[in-house]
Amino acid sequence: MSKGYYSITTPIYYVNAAPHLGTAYTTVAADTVARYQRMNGYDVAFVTGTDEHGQKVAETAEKHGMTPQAWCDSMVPAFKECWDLLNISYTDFVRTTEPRQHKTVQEFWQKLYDAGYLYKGQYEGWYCVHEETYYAESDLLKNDDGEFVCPDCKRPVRRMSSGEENWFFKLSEFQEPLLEFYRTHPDFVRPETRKNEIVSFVERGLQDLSISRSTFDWGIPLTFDEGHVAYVWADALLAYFTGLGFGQEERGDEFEHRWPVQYHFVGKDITRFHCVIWPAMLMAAGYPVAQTVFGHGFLLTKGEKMSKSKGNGVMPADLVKIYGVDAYRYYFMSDVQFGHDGNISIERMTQVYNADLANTWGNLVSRVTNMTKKYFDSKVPAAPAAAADNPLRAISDELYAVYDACMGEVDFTGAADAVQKLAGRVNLYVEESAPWNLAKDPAKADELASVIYNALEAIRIIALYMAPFMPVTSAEVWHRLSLGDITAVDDIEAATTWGQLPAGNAVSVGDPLFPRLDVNDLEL
RNA sequence: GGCGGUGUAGCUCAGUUGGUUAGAGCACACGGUUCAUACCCGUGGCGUCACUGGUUCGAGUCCAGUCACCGCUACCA
Repeated sequence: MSKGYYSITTPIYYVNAAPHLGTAYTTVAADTVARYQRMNGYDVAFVTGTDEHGQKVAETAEKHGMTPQAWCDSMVPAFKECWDLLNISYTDFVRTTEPRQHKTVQEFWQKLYDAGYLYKGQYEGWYCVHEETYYAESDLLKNDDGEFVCPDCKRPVRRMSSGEENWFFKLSEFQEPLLEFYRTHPDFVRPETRKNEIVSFVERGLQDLSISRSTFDWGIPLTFDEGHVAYVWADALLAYFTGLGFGQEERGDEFEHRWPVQYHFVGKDITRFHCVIWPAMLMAAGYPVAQTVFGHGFLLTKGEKMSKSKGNGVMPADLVKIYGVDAYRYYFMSDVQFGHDGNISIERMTQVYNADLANTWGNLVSRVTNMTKKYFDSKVPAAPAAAADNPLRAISDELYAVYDACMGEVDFTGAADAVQKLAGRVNLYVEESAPWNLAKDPAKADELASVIYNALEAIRIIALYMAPFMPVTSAEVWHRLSLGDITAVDDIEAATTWGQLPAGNAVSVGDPLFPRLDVNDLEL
């Protein structure tokens, strides 16, 4: 009963730097979407991977006395381990050094070569003779005559070519098509502010782009000129194709179904590659363009607050050790508006952990399961005879629409908020109903049963909505209610319809899901 | 320099097409409750909505200008 295909990607991370909070953030966000859309009935592909070519990698490998391939092989496990630790449910991990990626890249660029989109030329840039360096135009200063001058020595720079022959992609031909595309696909670049940047960038005019290098050989050789390897972006972007099955016979026509993707998640620093170069490449090759490139913000740490001992270098694993995976995921997804830069800190993370998870959600499960044990011998009591109105059901009935809309727009904060509101309302409901008083009066046994049933049912539903954020905890809650495997749910709308918790199910109490933390006791 | 964005309670932020006493969560104070992870519930204070001027019967919400911070302005990713 699949609703269709849904594809999402993280960037193909540069292999030289081990995964940090930023890369983990993008990846967790993509995973949250992937998990949700699976529960929502889609056949989801979720592609991540590592970008392993380029001069820097070759140089770093040499420094370590290793071959580039051996160096990459030694770095990749750090990524896979980190994603395993964070419960990332990717469907394909593409290494750009894999043979299948070579095939994709070679086939793609051969196609553009055949179509006449490539030519051989030399890169031109602003060169300072004195400093013997090229400078990006944005780094240059201007003198009183309006001439560009070197930012270091203040001497005028001149337009020079590199002397290196490169293959160029005729990106300049795509200025108008791209602008037209942005106009007709207003959701292609999000959030809005990124779109403004991209549009104004393209409006200023596009230069052709060199897509090959011949001064080093750690890359994928181009079929039409063996002395050239693909430039990193001409390689890495195509890993999305590879991850979706492109050119892999054993995967049948999977690629045709899975491309174009619903979302490319990228940091705001690389939106331009994804919003200008990548769609131009696709247009040239005759492929449809991705639906949305979402350039999210950066995580900001004030001073040393987040820091391990001295300065920087807090790694995902450090935080997971303290808070657990689920709280880690929940914090970054719920407390940072996706698309905005977000301040993060240990203090704040602890606050959110205690308030939302320990006090509200964890404690709710705890108090209700405890009462079930105490008053109903650890079994789900009978549901209210007449599906009587109760305030929880009213909220629950509205929740899917709200939640789904938020998730569709990747508004994680909004989605988490909506669920949290229900959890808060259940706490209030328990308070209002005061089961501990009802239990003292045998005449109110039915009422007591209704209250506990409703609270348990709400917990069942909350666990479903929390599952994309906190898969482990939600699975645990379902276990405590003797329900099935929550990850097998593939129609969350139906599954969250009120009243499905079977009476008589065994209910177990278990340990607190989120033991309270004192920020002063934390060691980082 | 050019283009774009942001500036609202201690903190993180919401505030639709301008309309009664400016909101939420957290934090804080006080009170209540006891099923629960010192939890939950209730009450409360707090804001010259960056600044100045303008349009309007009326502006956080529109216009102009000022200040502060930030992003983009292509081949390291």
